[in-house]
Amino acid sequence: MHPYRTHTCGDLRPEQKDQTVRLSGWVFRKRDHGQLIFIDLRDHYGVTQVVFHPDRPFFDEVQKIRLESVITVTGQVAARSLETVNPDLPTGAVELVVDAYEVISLADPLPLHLAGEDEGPEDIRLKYRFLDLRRERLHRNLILRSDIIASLRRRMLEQNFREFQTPILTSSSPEGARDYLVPSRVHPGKFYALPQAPQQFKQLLMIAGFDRYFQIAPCFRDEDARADRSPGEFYQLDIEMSYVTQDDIFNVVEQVIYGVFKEFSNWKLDPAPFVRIPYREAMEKYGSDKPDLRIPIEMRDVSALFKESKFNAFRSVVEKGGVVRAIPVKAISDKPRSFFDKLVEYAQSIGSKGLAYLVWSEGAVKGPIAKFMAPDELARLATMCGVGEGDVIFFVADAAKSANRIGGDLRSKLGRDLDLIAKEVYRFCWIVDFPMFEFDEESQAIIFSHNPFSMPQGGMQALLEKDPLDILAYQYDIVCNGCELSSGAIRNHSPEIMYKAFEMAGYGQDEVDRRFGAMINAFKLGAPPHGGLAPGVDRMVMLLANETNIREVIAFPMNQKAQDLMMNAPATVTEKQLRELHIAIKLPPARAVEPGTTPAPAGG
RNA sequence: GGGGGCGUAGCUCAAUUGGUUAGAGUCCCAGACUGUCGAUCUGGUUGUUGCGGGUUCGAGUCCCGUCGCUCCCGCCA
Repeated sequence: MHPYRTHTCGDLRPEQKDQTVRLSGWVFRKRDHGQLIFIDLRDHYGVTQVVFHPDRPFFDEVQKIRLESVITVTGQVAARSLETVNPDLPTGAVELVVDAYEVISLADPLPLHLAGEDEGPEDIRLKYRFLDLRRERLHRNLILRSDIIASLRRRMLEQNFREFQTPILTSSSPEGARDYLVPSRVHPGKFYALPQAPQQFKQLLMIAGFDRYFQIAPCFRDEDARADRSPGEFYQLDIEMSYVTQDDIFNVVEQVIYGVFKEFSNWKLDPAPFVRIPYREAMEKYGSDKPDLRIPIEMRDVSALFKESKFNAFRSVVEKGGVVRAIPVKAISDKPRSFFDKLVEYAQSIGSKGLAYLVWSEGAVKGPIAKFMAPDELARLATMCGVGEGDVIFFVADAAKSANRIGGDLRSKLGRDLDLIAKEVYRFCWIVDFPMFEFDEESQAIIFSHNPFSMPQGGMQALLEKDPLDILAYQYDIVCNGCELSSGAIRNHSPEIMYKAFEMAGYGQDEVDRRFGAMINAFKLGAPPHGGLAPGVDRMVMLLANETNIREVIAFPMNQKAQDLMMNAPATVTEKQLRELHIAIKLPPARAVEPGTTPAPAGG
């Protein structure tokens, strides 16, 4: 007999009745009746009830065994009597009556509860991640992750993509996020950088003629975390294709994404092709370039109407170049005054100067600004926003950027608070036609608004003839339920257009050569038109696992401050290591006052 | 770097307008119990209320500072 097991804890059924079998696993739950002990034995595959009778020599030992200890038990499979069958367990029709018992590994009292719903504090969960991962939910999430990645690989290979590995130790990229740096022992004072993404390598693979590339690629960025953004490192399904248009890329990606979401979820799903929303329209309607289409609220631009109105507060905003956005919401006119007051307060807390609203109620239009509005203006608003009896319109007036941000935030909040978010559905869209450049208020200069390697729509002619701020790029995002899955672009494969685009963003030719030499050189030696994108694997798994925090789908995540509390990273290293790397540490000034050193006040 | 929330037993949480000895469940320890499946029952241990200071006759509660975790803004080509 195998020393550890003949079956797993998920295997046994009435068919194995009377067989002698062996199981190994963790003591999940224990029910001690004094003259009879039940243990729910758990492994990766399931849970099986094992029964201990008091005539066995190890009975006292079993009474003392602590939860999560690892044991091996051998005995006969018995069918449970009808009243004692547990319908909640797949193995619930049988139990194992133990004749031989061996303790493999004793567990100390646990720092976390594993049975039950309580999760415990985040730092303890992370420090004891291997325990946390024993829980069913996390265990299931990581299995799902593995299955999703296998499916992604299969779907990519089926579409004639090949998987490539690209360097992890590479050079620091001049644009974008902060790099993680790795000092070179052989080259004093020089550093490798971990790749923020394999962007340049995948383009070079296209230039090398491989036509269709993908990689489940690790990416490293030294930026702060969010609930949907793991600090330090994450994975992308990195994709690049040659001789393609934007539509070709959408087509491929829609098949893969739709297929994977269909395979791993029974939620409703937008069919391909996914709706395409120009960036400017998304900002106007949803106040976001990653709109959550599950929320049935669309903003309207009503600047023109208020420009002519008698309502000074809004008219002056529009006259100064600002905008007025209307947020129509159906059937909430009966909400109490406090609802509106709280929303106004919330709007102010996120930086709005105020929050006006109109209420269509009992055949009249009410609300703080109703008295400033002419009847025909109210009628036109109702038509433009599609509102009627019982509906409400909120208004945000501000500079376009702020109005979009505040309006978008309010739209989401209204969706959440009013429970308007469609349930059990994945809503996808492409955001297309991102601007190539934007005006940076801080530096008072034109900068790339996204990836500098994107092809401007209209090519060289557009760069030469159009207002830079009106030039669009073949740059797109794919968004699901308000979560940005991926950015991508048709790349700029022409050195001339590239130099010109960089020039417009304030970079000279020599600077481009210095920073992107490998790419430019490659473009000068025969480059196919190409493009791609890179959906975030962690985010896809997060959506499919229906988790709101990305840590729940990563085996060993770092905390918000990019520390691994289990492995104690980052950590100091030895003097010897530093010497070999030619590194001297220069710490920031220590914090001023130690606790307890403050002079006590005199008297008493 | 900035803003919000949280911090009470190993874990989950309670503690009235500031009021006397900070409680409950769970875990742990001891005992009882032959059909449970979150077993049950009896008893017991467990606290620098994150830390430091202040106000007060009196602080878990109020104030200031600080630390930790988290969410958000900045940031993420």
